[in-house]
Amino acid sequence: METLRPVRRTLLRDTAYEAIRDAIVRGDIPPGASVRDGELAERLGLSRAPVRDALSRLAGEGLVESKPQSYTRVTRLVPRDVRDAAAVVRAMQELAARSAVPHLTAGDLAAMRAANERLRAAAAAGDTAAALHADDELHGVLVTACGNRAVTATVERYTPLIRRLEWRQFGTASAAHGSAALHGLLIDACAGGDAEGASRITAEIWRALEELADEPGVDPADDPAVR
Amino acid sequence: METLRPVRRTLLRDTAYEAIRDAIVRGDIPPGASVRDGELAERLGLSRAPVRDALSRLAGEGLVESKPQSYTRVTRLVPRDVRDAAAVVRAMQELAARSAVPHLTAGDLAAMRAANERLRAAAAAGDTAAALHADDELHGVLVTACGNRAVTATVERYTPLIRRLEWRQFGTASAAHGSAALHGLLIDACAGGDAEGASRITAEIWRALEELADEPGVDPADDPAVR
DNA sequence: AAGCGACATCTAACATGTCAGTTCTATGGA
DNA sequence: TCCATAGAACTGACATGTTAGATGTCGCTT
Repeated sequence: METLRPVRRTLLRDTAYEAIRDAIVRGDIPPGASVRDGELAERLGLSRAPVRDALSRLAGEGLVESKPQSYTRVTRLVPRDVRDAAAVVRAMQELAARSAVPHLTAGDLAAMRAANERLRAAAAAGDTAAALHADDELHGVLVTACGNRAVTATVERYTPLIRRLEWRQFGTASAAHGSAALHGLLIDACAGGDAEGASRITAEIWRALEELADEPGVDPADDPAVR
Repeated sequence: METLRPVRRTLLRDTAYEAIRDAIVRGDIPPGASVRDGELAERLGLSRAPVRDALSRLAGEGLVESKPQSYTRVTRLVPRDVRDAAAVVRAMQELAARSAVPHLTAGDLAAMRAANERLRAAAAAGDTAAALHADDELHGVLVTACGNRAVTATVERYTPLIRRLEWRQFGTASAAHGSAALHGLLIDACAGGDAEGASRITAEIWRALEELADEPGVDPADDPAVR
């Protein structure tokens, strides 16, 4: 008899959250666009309650902003906000690397190598989605291994804001950030038990991202035709 | 004619959030107690909607936990969780100190000195509430000055979990953590423009807190009489 | 007596209705 | 033509009703 996993118990609000978040990160709902709970509810085929839950979560992550009683809309890509989020994520990744390295298993290292391989392949193929996903998985190994749920939650909270920028700059972004070489160094440091080194390399990887936010053309008033 | 500030426009969900959070931090609603949205709504004199908003925020901060369709209750004081939160807050405070110091104004420094004075006085008088408040204000100067809203949000998100522990240990906590001397050193470093030093001292202050979480007697099955 | 299953009861998730604050728009006056 | 203003229209905040899932209890079966 096969092993039985508990069935996935999904809440509508979580499903709605993921759907809306991904649409925003991918740019399907452009920066500045106004989002009405009623409209989204109808499009997703559910009621306003779970949609509002999802929107308030997104507001906490900086992907949407709302003024009481008047509007809720997708935030614009303000370089400063992205840089701020990246600084927080970087601090978390540093912390995770430092505290995870001493406890890494062989399986963890293998997972990191595999993810780096996928990252390299995806970058070569120009597959942005796959590249970002592989990158998430690579760093996710350390974040998970450090076992600090507050770190995990904080990383997950602010990563989408950054991914949205990378998604917009795809070509350049996945190339610049994807630098598999740096990730290779990171894995070596982890394998060698060098927590301090791993933390330093992690910082370097994410600092590049903070600079990405300052590149020209990031916020050319965004999409003026917001609809 | 006096300057007119906009009237505070308060949302019920925020009011509810603050009320419930403070009740939990102070221990008025003990760890492990179950909270029913309907009951809270009645006690606060409003409907379930804003209460549920508040509870979902509190769940994100680790002060309550809920299992779908069954219960929502105040989390127990698990040392590990507190330590995890403290590690995150520490990382944020370090980051804030490092990036705020170069931009501190004379007013900022004065505010820090004043807060430290209040902290010293409150600790001497054994006034836990005032001491924790002064401590918040002191560090809050740096957090605000660094201008990174993600940092601010993250600090505010995880501080209550820590405060709850301090509140429980009042005597010892405010004495151990209150150490006005360290805070004095921090202020000196800030005044001298020593960002690295300020960051290091900040780390030291918060590391003491992480250790506080490991002291014996923190989680003696908590309050077994939960009602 | 032990184990199983039907059922009663409870809670939170979701749906829907209402109300008030905000913003847009059209109109009239300077 | 521009601005002020009234009010219409819109939107989100809050209230309340409904439903599905969870848990505990009790009686039946063996």
